[in-house]
Amino acid sequence: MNISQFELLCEVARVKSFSKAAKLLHLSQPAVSSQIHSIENYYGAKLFERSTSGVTLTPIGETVYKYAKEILKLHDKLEKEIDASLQSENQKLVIGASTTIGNYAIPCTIWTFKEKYPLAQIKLEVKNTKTILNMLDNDEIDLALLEEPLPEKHDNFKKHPVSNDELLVIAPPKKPWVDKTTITLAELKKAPLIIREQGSGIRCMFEKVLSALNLNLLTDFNVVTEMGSIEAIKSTVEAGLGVSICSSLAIRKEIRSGVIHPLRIEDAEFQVNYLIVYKDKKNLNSTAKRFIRFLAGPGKNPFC
Amino acid sequence: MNISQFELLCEVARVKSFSKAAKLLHLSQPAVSSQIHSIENYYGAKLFERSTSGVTLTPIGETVYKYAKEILKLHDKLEKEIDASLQSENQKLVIGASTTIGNYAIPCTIWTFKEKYPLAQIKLEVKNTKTILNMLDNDEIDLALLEEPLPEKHDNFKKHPVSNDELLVIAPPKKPWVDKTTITLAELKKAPLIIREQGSGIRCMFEKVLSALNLNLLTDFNVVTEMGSIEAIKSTVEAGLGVSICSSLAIRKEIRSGVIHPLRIEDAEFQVNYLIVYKDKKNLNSTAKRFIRFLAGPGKNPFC
DNA sequence: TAACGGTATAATTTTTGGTTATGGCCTCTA
DNA sequence: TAGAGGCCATAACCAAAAATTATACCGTTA
Repeated sequence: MNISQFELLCEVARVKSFSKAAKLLHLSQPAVSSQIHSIENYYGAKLFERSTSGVTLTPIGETVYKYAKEILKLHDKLEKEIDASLQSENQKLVIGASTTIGNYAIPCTIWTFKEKYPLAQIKLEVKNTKTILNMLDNDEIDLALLEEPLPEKHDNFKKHPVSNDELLVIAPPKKPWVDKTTITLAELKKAPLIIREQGSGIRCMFEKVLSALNLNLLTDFNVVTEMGSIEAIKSTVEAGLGVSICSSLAIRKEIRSGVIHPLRIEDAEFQVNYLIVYKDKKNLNSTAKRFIRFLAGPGKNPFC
Repeated sequence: MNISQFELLCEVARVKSFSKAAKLLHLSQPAVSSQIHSIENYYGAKLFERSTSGVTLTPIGETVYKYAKEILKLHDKLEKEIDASLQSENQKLVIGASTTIGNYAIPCTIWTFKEKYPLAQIKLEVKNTKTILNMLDNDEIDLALLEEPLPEKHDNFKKHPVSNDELLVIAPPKKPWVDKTTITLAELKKAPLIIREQGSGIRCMFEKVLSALNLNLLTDFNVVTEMGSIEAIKSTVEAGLGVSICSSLAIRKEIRSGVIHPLRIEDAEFQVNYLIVYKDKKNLNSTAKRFIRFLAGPGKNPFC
């Protein structure tokens, strides 16, 4: 039995479903299924009653759940205590993140992390993907949070998936766009398109998907401007001067307030995978290691 | 982190040595070393100060040790509670053991097990190795405790090493023997030898070692009798009527009281490995699974 | 009865944890 | 102070565990 199995069990017990827990833990459903089986085998007792409408704890399952929560609580306390001991030796962590992640996802994650480890000292660098990779290479940052695919091969870097999101077309809430919720690539080709600069993770990812469809961003599309900032692009789109693409994370507020109209692309998969990237686990300080575990280790998804 | 890592850490902290802990846990020293390393990496902190005269806990190590003990205590309580819930459904365990193990090793092990799981219902069958294997095949017993090598191939059985011991020559505490502590095979060949019956694990193991040296028990040795019981053999040896071989476990009392004189064989390795053998883990009840874990699972050696 | 939501199973790959063999370092002893 | 012995670290290798994808199965529900 290990700590992550206790975490898994608690998550399953909480949401009463293997597949839901799998999603929340960034695992496949069979992984959860087999973990539960192996826990049941370990204790020699059935812990969940399976049915088509989810799963429920058996009486023994309830007992294990109760203790699992207690053990996890204890372990949490242990980690906090270690953290407190280590902070006396000045363990700073410098994280680099791409624009999208750095501006829209990570602030909340760091907040959650600091809630758990109040003494952690974290500095955040937000630059475009390429710059961040250079900084990682030059040891200016400890960890990088970027989107897949990385623009170049970096065999000396370790990568670990952390979360994922969908790329959307964003348009002004006006005439041709406002009454649809999806768009085809053919329509997008004709629209005035604003894109991020070369070196941006989102642009790299977009070009990759296009090239798989034998399309070229600059020749097949009607690119009207390149801009170096998501906020600038959003303002331009809001002003009705064109459409663009960006991660759904980055436009949550604008969608709620209705100033930007999002559209899904019908005929292509625009899934973005977010990665945590680092050079060598051994040379990282404990705050860094804990941060990796916090969001990449099996269990947990603190991208909020 | 998993429960057995906490156990390992506690054992290392207790005995203040990687290699001693390794022996106690039936592991190799590098295994302990690498586990400790991975725990240190997990928490991002050094837990032990290494020196040539053993290891000592660092302050953070002390903290982890304290919590590890608490977590283990909690987990123990959990297992006892599960046990209590399960006993209501009548979980009997029938263990079969070879003569040596059944008479001299297992009683104490069962006692230790019952101390931990007071509600466990265990029945012990003591027969010779061959008979026990038949009983296992016929589902008359759930688990078997035998010595390696098994007399025949049993591909449908799972085996797991549990402990080990040394085969000794036993002689009366008299003239030719009493002033030596070792014996050569050449001397043994000439001595009047009493052996166990065909089908005995000890005899099988002895013959196996001999055949590796191109020797045959019945033609190369002076076998004066075969006997079906260790106690009978011991009495015969005490009476001065010959020498025999048996596991050191079986003659602890006689050695202490001086009625039997043990001799190590100089020119051969007579190591006995004890195994736990079972058919299929899936069909075992929880008491059986827990018993396997109790003595075969990484960590623990309750053969006393 | 077909489609759907949810778990189980199978085949495969990756990761982890174990083993043996070996090396380096400190201490104790002659 | 050289050498032996004890102890931990490292390397190469192997087996077991745990992940993934693909697919089967099985009740509900439309």
